[in-house]
Amino acid sequence: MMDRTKKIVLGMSGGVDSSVAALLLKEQGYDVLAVYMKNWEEQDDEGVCTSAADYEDVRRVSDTLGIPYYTVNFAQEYRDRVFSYFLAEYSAGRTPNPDVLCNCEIKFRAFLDFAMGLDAAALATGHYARLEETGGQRRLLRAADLSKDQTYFLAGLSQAQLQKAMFPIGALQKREVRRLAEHAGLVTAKKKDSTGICFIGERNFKRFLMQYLPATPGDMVDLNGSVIGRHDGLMYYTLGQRRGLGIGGMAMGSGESWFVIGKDLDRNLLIVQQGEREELYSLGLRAEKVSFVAGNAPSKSFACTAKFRYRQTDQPVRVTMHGAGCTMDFETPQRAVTPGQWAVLYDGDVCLGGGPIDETRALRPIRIGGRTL
RNA sequence: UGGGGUGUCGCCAAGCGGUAAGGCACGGGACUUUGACUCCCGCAUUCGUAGGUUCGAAUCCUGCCACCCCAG
Repeated sequence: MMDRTKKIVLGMSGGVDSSVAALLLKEQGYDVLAVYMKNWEEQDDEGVCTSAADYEDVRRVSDTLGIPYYTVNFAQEYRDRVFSYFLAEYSAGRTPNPDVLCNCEIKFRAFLDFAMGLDAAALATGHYARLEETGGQRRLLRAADLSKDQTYFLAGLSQAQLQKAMFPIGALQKREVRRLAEHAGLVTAKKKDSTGICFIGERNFKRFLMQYLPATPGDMVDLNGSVIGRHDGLMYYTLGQRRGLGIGGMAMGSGESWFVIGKDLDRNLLIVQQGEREELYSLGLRAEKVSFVAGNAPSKSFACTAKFRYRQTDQPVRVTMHGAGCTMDFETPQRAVTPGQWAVLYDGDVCLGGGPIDETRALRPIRIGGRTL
């Protein structure tokens, strides 16, 4: 058992979840130190600095609970370890998931180091996930509230990182979290959940990217190579995307919506298709780097379930290891599996780990102008 | 300047004398610690234009304009 008089550093965002995490830790008798991370220096689209308001909420909740609070700034680390990767991936035509990396590199690395430097026994966060101890090993389990489960974003964490982690609200339902916050008189009780890239927040995504990546407009073409329209730059679109293409009805069309089914970086072409057809689906994928929470793969080849994006229902897959990477074969074809996104593996409620998708095996390969994409 | 055809929301498209379907696009919202997907709501007092017939027209008649096709 952990000594409850010991110090716990809690990452507080100014939202309900971390507020209630603070409440629970405090009630359990821990010596809680609330720390607000400011990892992004700019204002949002409306020119509002939301971090000031969030920090104010951290202050009020901390005061209500009678715990000390501080702020740390990892903006430099965030830019170097997360945002630069984020931009590089988009430039390469992929669609990265910065929040998975943020957990690995910022919250549970830079911030964890900071907490350990303060002699904390553990670093707690308001994530919806559970930890289980089995023979000195820690397992990462889905949250009790499956609709809020955030293990997808935590799948890249190592055993060493999880050994120092605590997720106080992981066993609660979201509604219970709100109820506890309300009963404790926490100002964040009814605060709307925040979304968007963590630390950057909700943005007009295309406009945001345009500030960092130069636009290189080009043609949008269909499977026949016919020009259907113009795109503003390949990095502003992702596989399976519908909105923002601006393609309306056409005399010869089926009346269905158009979707992005591929990118040809060499020729700067965005491949689009009307309706959800086989070209949008894949049978498997390859990931060059996969990490496992346990430290290594359960075996050379194993069956489990996987998610290829947050909040997707688990899909049965067969994983075959190849060195540090693996291939996954899907039981049923999957829609818009996208390079850059993470494939996260589960064995029942246990999150095994995962890695960024590098390549997919198409159900029906796309050929444009004699070239296979 | 002979003949024929067509002009309805940004695009496609119903309507054929009784008071403007639908789809796509777009906008807004919901959902959501990535990007997407999805879902919900909104979106032509007006039918190329000017007159006429009629209780009443986008629908009938006439002129004009535009575009397309066939002949020249």
